Amino acid sequence: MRIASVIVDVPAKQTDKTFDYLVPEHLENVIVPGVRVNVPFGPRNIQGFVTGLKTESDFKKLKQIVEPLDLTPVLNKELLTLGDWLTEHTLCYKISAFQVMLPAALKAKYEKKVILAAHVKWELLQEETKALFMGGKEATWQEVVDRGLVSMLKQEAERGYVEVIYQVKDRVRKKKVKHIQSLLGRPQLTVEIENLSLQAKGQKQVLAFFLDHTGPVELKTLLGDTGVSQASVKALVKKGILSEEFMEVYRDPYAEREFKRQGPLPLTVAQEKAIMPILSSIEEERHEVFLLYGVTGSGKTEIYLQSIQSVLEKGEEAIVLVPEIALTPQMVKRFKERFGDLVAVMHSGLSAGEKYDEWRKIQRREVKVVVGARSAIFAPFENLGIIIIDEEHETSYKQEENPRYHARDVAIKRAATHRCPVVLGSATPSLESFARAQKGVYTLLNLPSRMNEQPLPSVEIIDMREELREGNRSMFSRVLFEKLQDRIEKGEQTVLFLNKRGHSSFVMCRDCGFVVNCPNCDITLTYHRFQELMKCHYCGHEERVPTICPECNSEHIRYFGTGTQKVEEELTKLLPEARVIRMDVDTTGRKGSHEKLLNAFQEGEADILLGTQMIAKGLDFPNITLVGVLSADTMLHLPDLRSSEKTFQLLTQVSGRAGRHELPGEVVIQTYTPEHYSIELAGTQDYDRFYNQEMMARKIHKYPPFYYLTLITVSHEELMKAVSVTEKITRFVTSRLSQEAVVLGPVASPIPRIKNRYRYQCLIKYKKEPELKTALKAILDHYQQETTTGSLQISMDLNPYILM
DNA sequence: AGCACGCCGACT
DNA sequence: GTCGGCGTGCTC
Repeated sequence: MRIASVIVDVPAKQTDKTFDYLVPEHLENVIVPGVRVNVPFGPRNIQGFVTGLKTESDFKKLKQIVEPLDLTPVLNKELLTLGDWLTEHTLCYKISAFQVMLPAALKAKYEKKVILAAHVKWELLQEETKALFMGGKEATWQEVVDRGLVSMLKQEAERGYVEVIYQVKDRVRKKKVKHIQSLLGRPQLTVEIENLSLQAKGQKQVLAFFLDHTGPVELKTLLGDTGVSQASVKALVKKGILSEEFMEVYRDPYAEREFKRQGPLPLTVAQEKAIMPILSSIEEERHEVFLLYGVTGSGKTEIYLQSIQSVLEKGEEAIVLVPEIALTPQMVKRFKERFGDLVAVMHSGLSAGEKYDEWRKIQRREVKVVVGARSAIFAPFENLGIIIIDEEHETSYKQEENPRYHARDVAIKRAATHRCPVVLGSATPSLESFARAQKGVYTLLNLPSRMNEQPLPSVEIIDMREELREGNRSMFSRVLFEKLQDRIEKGEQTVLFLNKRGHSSFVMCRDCGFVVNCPNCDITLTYHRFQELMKCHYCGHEERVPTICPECNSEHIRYFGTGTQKVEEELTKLLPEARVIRMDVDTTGRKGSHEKLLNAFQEGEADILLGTQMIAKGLDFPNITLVGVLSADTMLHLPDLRSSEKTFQLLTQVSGRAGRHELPGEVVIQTYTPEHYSIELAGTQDYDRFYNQEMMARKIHKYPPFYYLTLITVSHEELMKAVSVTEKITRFVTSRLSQEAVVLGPVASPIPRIKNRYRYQCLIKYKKEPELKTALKAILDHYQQETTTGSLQISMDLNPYILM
């Protein structure tokens, strides 16, 4: 008999290996590597992934696979291997690696139930049992627990009256919709129409409809098109003229929209020069990584589109990664216009079912291009011809939970297997990528100027300290305010940008300086205006806003800081005639509201668009001539090695929103530290100088791209335990690495406590340490017991982006 | 992760 | 003497 190796759905160190199962004979053709199976594991049934088949096992008493969950593998050979690679590179469990590659819908749901045994006599049951099963043959285990019947049911089970079962379920079903089809050909239909009685107008219309339509039609469409009621259709079905059946349909989030097809645009000389190496790499099936470095508006997207075109002509497929916040309808539109139905879109705005449908289109070879956020890098294509990562520098390509992978690394790995190019595009490349391009690891492609030869917008940097000195206490500098007024008069549009929602308000006592903190996490509570509440963004703790300072009893306690809401208030006060659209987490919470707000702005329904991060990307409206950055430096002071880089990128990005069309653009950046190089150089849009300066800083501090980083974070309920474990780890790591490595720690995390757990960390900087991974695994092994049963948690991030 | 097994204290 | 607490170790 055949034996299958299975990775089971239990994310734990002890189960992070394959388990062997017998393959029932009748399933031998279905059970192949990459299919999900339902297997018995201990007393319960769980999901697992078949990774291999064999004829012998070291184990004597093997159990049988209960059932397959797929008829075709959900992971192909390449993805199974990629899973191994992911596990090795991020130190995650194999099951986590597999699950991250699939839509969440394929993750199993488990249900523990009690069922009445067959042929059991109702009279024999205890009263409580009868009550439990009142109205059915089964009950959920939760119900049993709630009624306090656990031990009683155990007795019933021993007597053989009831049985405990474990069910494995998929999260979504394929969506099925009723379709109607004509069973007769056209000539017969014509006859039938004539045979119908004069009263049967509706039926006549339906049949007439089928004269011009062959094949099944969705019932809803049929009713809509003919305007008849369901009764008429039913009658025809009864007569045997039509037939009805349920057929699978895809939930298409873009179904409502029509995309006009658009052919390729002529390339400029610069674009032509940039695309040639990519095309030849595609042609020669050569793996190569390109860094496409071009300012905003220099036409990177057209290069992507034409590269993809040539990939499609070869019969191959393409993955395009776009940062989540840039995955706007505008962006999608460009791809759909060029490639129509060959495009699948994947982003977090879709429901689990919609994501699953998009994924199935890829799996079933119905699409050739996927445009999506980070996780789209795992799209199950078999003949990849190109991978494109737009806005390559975006930190959202790094997943901040297990498996902590970077989409760029996965892209390069996959492209190497498929022998195809990777194109990393950015106006402000990450230092890592640019350094690699300089070293010749990546091929640098330049797009030096904007396509329409529009000059970059003029940028003015305003020193807010100066404003304050001159008595301007408002959040708008005089320059910005004047320009704002000017735009409103002219009927032109302005985008006002506020860094991060995080910068939002906190509550502080103006007498003693007391700030309200979260009782569970060492972090300031954020003030939310909705319900006059203070909230913690880490643990969700909520409390009311104090009216008196708990420290000094002063009544002068109030909120501080500048959230978007507060800016909006001030705007309406200062410019009551201005129509403002606010975009932040509060106003874009609901699905589609993002798009609605942007559309309204595009239609000219507002003068000012006010928002956070999310408006920095992709906005490309002709009427925007002014961009204001209210506080450029809030991000600069975060404890983050990339804070300068991020500030520069963000400011450059935002500035690029102005004057992309005929009207020239202006940018006003307000800051308290105008002398900082990341702000100054963003003002002149001088990436090269910024790069050089920042590289120097990184070299001095031994940061990437000169050194690799690994961050180990240890957390425990008890402070001393967290410290002592981190201490031991630090010492162990130091002993196992070379002299060149720098091991920092133990130090408290920038957020020293989250959800009542103390957090300590150890940061390792190194250039080449072949022993590092072995050492890290040894640590995880050593603390395995304590991490599974105790309160101890150890997280490891190879190449962290957030050092918190 | 669950779950059973097993060894100790507080009760009918 | 039993119920139930959670420490320990296993799951093909």
